Amino acid sequence: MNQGLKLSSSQRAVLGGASIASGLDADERDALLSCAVSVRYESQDILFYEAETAHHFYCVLSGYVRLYRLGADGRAADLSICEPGDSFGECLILSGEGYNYSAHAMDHAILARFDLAKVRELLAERPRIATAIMRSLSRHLLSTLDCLASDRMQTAPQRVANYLLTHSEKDGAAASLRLPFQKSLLARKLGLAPEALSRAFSALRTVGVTVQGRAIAIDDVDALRHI
Amino acid sequence: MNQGLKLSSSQRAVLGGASIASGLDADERDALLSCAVSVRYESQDILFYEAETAHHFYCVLSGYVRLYRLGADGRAADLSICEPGDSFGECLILSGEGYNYSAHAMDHAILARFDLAKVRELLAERPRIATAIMRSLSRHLLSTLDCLASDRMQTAPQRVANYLLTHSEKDGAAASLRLPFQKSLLARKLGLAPEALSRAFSALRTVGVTVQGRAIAIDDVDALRHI
DNA sequence: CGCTGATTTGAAACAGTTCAAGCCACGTGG
DNA sequence: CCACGTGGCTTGAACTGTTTCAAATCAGCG
Repeated sequence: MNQGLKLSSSQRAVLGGASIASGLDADERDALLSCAVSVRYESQDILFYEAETAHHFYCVLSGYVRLYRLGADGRAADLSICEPGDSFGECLILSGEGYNYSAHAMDHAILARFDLAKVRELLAERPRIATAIMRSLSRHLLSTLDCLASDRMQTAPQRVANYLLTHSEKDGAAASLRLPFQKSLLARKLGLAPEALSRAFSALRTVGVTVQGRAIAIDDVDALRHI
Repeated sequence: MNQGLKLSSSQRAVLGGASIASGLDADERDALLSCAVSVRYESQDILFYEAETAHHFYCVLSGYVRLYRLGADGRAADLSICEPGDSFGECLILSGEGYNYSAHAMDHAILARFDLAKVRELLAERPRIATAIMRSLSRHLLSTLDCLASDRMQTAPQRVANYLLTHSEKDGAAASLRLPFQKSLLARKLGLAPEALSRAFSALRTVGVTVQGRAIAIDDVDALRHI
């Protein structure tokens, strides 16, 4: 990881569009961004470990970050794969003891790193910023609930179908997409072993899903929806 | 369900201690509670269905409320069992379209029902109330993450052991507790079929867990921890 | 051309679900 | 006071979906 650098103007632009700053006016947004610096990690760097005392929360600018927990037996469960625009660790702004999960850069990743203490102070001065954070927390809560519901209700092919449907560009009855990361990472995101993802893809071949490397083509979106 | 009634002073006291009002001064708390009335449901009443337009969020005063989603095939997945003091639906204060799950009273249940629109207005006047809601959202997010992690990492006996350890009164090396609800409800909370819970209990008999109806005794807390 | 790491495939093992009985405790009515 | 139901819980057996481990294949790249 490098030292924290001042945010560039293009980075500020990305952050302005991220959910963490949504609903704020320019002034408030600037105040919030003044609590952040940009940091760069290399692939496989650990940002922090679970239970480590938390001083920052983050928003992904580029690359991907994996949030996970380690079980007693050393096995890991992924809680989320964060893409550009996603933030994590905001839930520590108030309660703030240690991190609730470990974080692991999956690529060369550039993040905005917010100083928790500064944001906490800012909240007292400019309480409207709390609404932006609420919005971001709400979004996280909903996506985590979605994840929980799909873990409890859907089979592997259904989860994959759902991912494809929500991430593909529609083109008439057909659709296509390009995975932004390795399949093994998608597998973890969906709560599957990589082998199970692979088998799910081959099960979906029968409803017209073609996979070639990271490129995926869907012949018939409606057929996929009825899985 | 009855009409909304004014909150009694004992109900106000319960709400004051709930996480939804934590960190507020008396004035702010009163303002927040002025958006709420108390409502009473009978066992098996539906509070609302998923996707229904949302006008309220809730905090449980007594009884239990099940939050769940229905899958395409009619099967249901429980997202949370709310106990007295728990709130749900706050994530709609900002984004607020429809509910993200259905809610179902499991007992005669009394809830505080908050008017979303009023709370939204209140937020503009008294933005510090947003921090209380943030706190509550953070707590929800964490407990949902815990749930997701345990679904992905732990076997049924481990989940049950974990529940017992976090909900029992310790008494030397031993401990005990009384389940606050039916076993079938605990099963759903843990993401298991009732049969699986039953089998998990019988597996835990070998490490000194004795179950008689709702009364559970743990001979050796440490042994249970190492499951 | 021959690595290296990612992905796929196969076979076996598991964990949990489902369905179908059986059991238990409790409350009702004879 | 005792059958008789009822609802909740437990148990068994078969089955499903997923993991695990091992081996084969493939893709990109020096």
